Amino acid sequence: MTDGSRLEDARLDVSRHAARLFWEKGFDATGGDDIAAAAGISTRTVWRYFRSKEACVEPVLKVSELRFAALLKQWPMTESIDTFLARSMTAFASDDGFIRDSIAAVRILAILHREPALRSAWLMACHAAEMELVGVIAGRVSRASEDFDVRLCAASVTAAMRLVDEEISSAVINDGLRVSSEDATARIISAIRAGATLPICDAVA
Amino acid sequence: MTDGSRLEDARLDVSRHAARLFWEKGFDATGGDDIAAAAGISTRTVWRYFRSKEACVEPVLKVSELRFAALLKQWPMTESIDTFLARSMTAFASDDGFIRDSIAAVRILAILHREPALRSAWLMACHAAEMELVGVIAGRVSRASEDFDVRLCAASVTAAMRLVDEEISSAVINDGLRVSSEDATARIISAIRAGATLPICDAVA
DNA sequence: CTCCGGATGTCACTTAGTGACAAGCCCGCC
DNA sequence: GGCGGGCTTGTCACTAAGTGACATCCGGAG
Repeated sequence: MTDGSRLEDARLDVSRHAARLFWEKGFDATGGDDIAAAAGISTRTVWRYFRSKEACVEPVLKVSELRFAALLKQWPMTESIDTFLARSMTAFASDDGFIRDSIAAVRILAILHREPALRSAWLMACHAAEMELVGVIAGRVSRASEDFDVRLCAASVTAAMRLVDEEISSAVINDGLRVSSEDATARIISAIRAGATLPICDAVA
Repeated sequence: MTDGSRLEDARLDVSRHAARLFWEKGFDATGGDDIAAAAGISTRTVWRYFRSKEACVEPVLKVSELRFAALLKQWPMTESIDTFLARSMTAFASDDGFIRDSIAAVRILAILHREPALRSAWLMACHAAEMELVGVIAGRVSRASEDFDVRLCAASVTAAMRLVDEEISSAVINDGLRVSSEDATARIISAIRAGATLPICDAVA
């Protein structure tokens, strides 16, 4: 259940504080010193962990996508995406830490339109997720990870997830709508189906 | 034939110098002062034009993608992408300014793996292109620009073009391969066909 | 010609980000 | 337990990115 190395965990912890501060005070009004103080480390260590201020949010943005990618790695060849996610999403999405990180991520996505720097962090996180998905998809269609069509499918599916994430985040935060977990799952499934450019969504021989 | 406003043109000009310097000396070794000196403007104006050093290359990266999107806007409903690009790409790709900007862009893409900051600029440029494509695709399938499937198709097609661009750039610069204009066009067409999640590639009723 | 608004330069300033070194800490080894 | 070596962190002085304030310049409308 534990995610990455010790260093990654430390980074993620700092990232959570940064995300909260960016949400509460705005990106420009938050300094490296503020992040360091909130995380209980020295400013120097903040800059050791992250190459720039916007990169401070990458781990929180990545982690949800990456955890989802990790879930997809468990997706059996013999099962369609619908049945797989229907049975595994509930347990997955009710993990406590997962929910807290998701909320943090959703809040960042909702202010993307005001903060171009955060958008570039978000796109970098999506790019990392895309790289992970390549492996999943390669396995599912029994092709090499270098295969262009495999990479294209990973990119399209990632783009689909990105759009759903942005849309739901903006709806929930900016428009005050409420989105149930089932609804969100359904939209993700539908988007993945629409975005997949290779036959990965149904059971594979 | 002229592209944007006076301000955008000025930005693009500075951006060309920045791209050249990043290529020649590397991103870290190039300062805002260097860019300003090369472009013949004050450093202050560099920071008025761009919100960060990496954003200095966005215009050169954007312009090729955006010009291609503009070309696609001329794509008649009654024509398939193959015949349209077959007849219009040659003239399009032989424009002198276009070639110079393309070379600059290709060089940036080829060093993406070493320079994470430039990757984020590239992803931002792709995002801008994606926004443009939404309109093109909406027109082609007679649907609203807000339609989720339209936006998804734009995202997938953009992702396809991004992958082709990165692949060709790396092949040409890092591996020293030579890619003919016809070959490049063929790969773009094939990628767009593979990436399109709506029926936009063939003649539309 | 003259007035006006917007774009640019100058310069002092703040904040992001790095280099160098010292101190702390974990961990295997004796 | 004590000892040594690598890896991580803090401190502090520094460089470079990026901003605010104001003077100036330039091009267009009257």
